[in-house]
Amino acid sequence: MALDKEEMTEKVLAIAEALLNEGGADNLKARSIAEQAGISVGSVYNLFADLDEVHRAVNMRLLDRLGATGLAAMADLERQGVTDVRHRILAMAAAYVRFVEAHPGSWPAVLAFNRRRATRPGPDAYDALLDALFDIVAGVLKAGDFDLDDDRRALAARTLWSSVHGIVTSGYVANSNSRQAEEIWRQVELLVGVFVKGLERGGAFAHAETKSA
Amino acid sequence: MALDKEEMTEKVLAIAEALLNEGGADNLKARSIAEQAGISVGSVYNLFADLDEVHRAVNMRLLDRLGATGLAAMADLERQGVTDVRHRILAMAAAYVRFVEAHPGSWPAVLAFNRRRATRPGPDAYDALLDALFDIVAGVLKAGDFDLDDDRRALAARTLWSSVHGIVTSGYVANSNSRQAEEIWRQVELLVGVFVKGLERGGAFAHAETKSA
DNA sequence: AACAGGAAATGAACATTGTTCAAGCTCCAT
DNA sequence: ATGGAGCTTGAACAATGTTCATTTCCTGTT
Repeated sequence: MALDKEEMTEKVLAIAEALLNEGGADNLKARSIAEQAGISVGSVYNLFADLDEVHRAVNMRLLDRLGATGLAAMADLERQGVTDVRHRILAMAAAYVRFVEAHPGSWPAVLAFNRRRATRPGPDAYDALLDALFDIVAGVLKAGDFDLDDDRRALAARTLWSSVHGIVTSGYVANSNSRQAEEIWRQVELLVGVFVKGLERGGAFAHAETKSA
Repeated sequence: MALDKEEMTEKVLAIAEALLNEGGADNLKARSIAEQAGISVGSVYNLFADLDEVHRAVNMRLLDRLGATGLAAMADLERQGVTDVRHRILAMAAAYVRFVEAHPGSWPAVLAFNRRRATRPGPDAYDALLDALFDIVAGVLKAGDFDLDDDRRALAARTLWSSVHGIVTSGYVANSNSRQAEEIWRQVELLVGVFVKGLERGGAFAHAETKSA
């Protein structure tokens, strides 16, 4: 009746995610995991090389879920026949905001971890998951009647999503009271509105072309 | 000849900043500080309640310097007679980008620390310093011929700056090779261009007014 | 059924860290 | 000179990540 190795890995990840969500990265302790999973400290190190690997695995799952959530939100709008670019981007942003709200402890940990990774070389699965998010946004932009080639659309998607990301993460440094949530949403609406208008006019790239350093 | 208490505090902060910049938050160790400062571990705890306070103090200094850098950049343009809003915002963004580049280790630590603080209650000096940055941006926007009341201008300033922040921090997860730097700058240029155009048209707030949740 | 071999689990042990605090020390006003 | 307030010290403690020799458990073989 003992759990499979794979099942135990799942159990450990679920526990780790809960620990991260409750107390952030500092709360992910080998002994806490072992105790809650009913195994010994050493066994945790049999499943994962170190706690970093546990943290990474939890983050991967979160990013995966976030991507799925975004795709689901897009599919919903598709089914409803909503094609307006502004609406669709706002829906993506809303999905993102909801996701961050739903993971108040672990989402900061995802970001901090991602940043800490900076010294390491080369891209990895982490980047692939983030790129997937950018691709969804780029797909939405493609549906608009903007005059953009693939490169510019990709750039616009990354710019837009990094901006949304900045708004959400800057906003959620404080407690998630409704004032904060309302402020974040107002900023997102302004950003998206301005962005869509700017792209529609077609002149957004005019300066960038002539002034790049 | 022994150092003043204040001088020693300065020395400790300088050492702490160097440690943070070299190895991030994990590299800020009481024993490292003590050793490099030529004092005992206990003495560090006489100057600061704990390492968090050291970290906070370092961050304050960094935010202070960032604000001063931004103001200096604005003063430069003023002296040159540059009034174009787009140029001035780009200059602010450039100052921000340069600052982050100059503190590759400690800037992430500032952000992570700021985020970790999330559970605590109420605002503090930290928020005041961040607000000061927003105010500079709002000041620049005020010079534009946008049709904005104070509230909307403040909202626009926060939105714009959070977006720049998101672009810069998303971009600098990787090593600071020139590809990364170039990408960041293209995104910033696109964002600022789109933003200014969007505000100029005056319609950016039309949707936000009617659709707020 | 008995046994051998290997895989997995164990938890004691080690190294590193933040933090505390009793004991000593310094130095200045009296 | 001396009293004492404050400073400094570094040993000691607790919490933690990580390792590894030992034990336990299972599985296939005879």
